[in-house]
Amino acid sequence: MSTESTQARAAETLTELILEIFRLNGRLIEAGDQLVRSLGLTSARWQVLGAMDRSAVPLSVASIARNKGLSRQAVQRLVKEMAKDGLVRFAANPHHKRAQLVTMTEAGRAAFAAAMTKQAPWAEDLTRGLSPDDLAQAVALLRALRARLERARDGGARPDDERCAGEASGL
Amino acid sequence: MSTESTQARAAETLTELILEIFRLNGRLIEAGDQLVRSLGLTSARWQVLGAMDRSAVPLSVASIARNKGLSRQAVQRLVKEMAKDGLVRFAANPHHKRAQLVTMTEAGRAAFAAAMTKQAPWAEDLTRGLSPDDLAQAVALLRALRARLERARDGGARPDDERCAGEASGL
DNA sequence: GTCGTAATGACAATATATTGTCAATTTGCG
DNA sequence: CGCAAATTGACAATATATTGTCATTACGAC
Repeated sequence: MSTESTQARAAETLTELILEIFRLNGRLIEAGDQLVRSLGLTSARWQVLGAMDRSAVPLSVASIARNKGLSRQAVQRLVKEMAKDGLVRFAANPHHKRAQLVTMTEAGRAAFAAAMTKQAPWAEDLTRGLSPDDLAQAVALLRALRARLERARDGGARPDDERCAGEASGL
Repeated sequence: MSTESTQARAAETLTELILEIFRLNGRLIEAGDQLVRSLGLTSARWQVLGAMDRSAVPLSVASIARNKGLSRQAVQRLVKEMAKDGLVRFAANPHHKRAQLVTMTEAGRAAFAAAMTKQAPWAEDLTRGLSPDDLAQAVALLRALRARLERARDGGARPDDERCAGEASGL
């Protein structure tokens, strides 16, 4: 064991990290579902509304998917369902006949606002006593890992995150 | 902004962390699926076999679910499917007539071993250049967060992780 | 032993999410 | 302009996962 390389030990720790992410992901979705259930939302719907809320301009389904790292189809399904529930609506896209723009209805904005109101004290509770630096460092590490995974997937065709970042204010 | 409390900033960072976990979770499942597809496995199946591999004794479906933080039903479905594919088999449980024990078949062990062989260089590649301390600290932070979420969910009924840890060598 | 409670797996319903395919549309290059 | 390539949404199939319900089984208090 003491002859093991630093690389190998780091890789083992990565494996632990991966397994922990799987578990935590489940717990977070579960907690989010509970938190916003009474608002007619779910973690997934909330996430989609979050992408729309952050953008200054209406987004297409495909843009939301890219912003959230989900597949186009997953978002499409959620958006159509939320449209049926009156949380979002479609608007014609002057620049793209096929790709309609998704906007929140008044009900959608209200539900999202209520969700964020519920989330704030929940998040403060969860962070209580944790080091802000540790949190920030963890975010940075996870971002770095994801960047590597996406680089590998896309064949090194994306030198940075400009595409997603710029898209929030574009299309 | 400068009047914002440390708590509130930490909570904002936590929100970023949560969103990053959602994304990274998707990328990891995707990468895992690709890695073991040729072995007749998926990320989910791999995860289940991993729980079985780590335990010294055969586990029941419910134990695997607890170990991995999944629902009983998710594991049940995967196990039954893998049984149909000859990767695992059921054995009678002397201590519990209803809860059969799940064991890997020779094919299951071979597939799992092949998966781990593929995973090792992949993980080393992914960790290259990352600080082992950062990785370990991130694991610790995520574990702490999950513990809080589970404490909240279970109503504070579980003072520590003894239940899951002890279960690996029990039932 | 008896009885209430918890654990377990079966079954069903639903939500989430990816993959693959296709046609319509847009875009960019020549 | 013309045409190949990429983007986009629709549709379908499948995988993953939770929730809820139920009958059976195990366990503990008494």
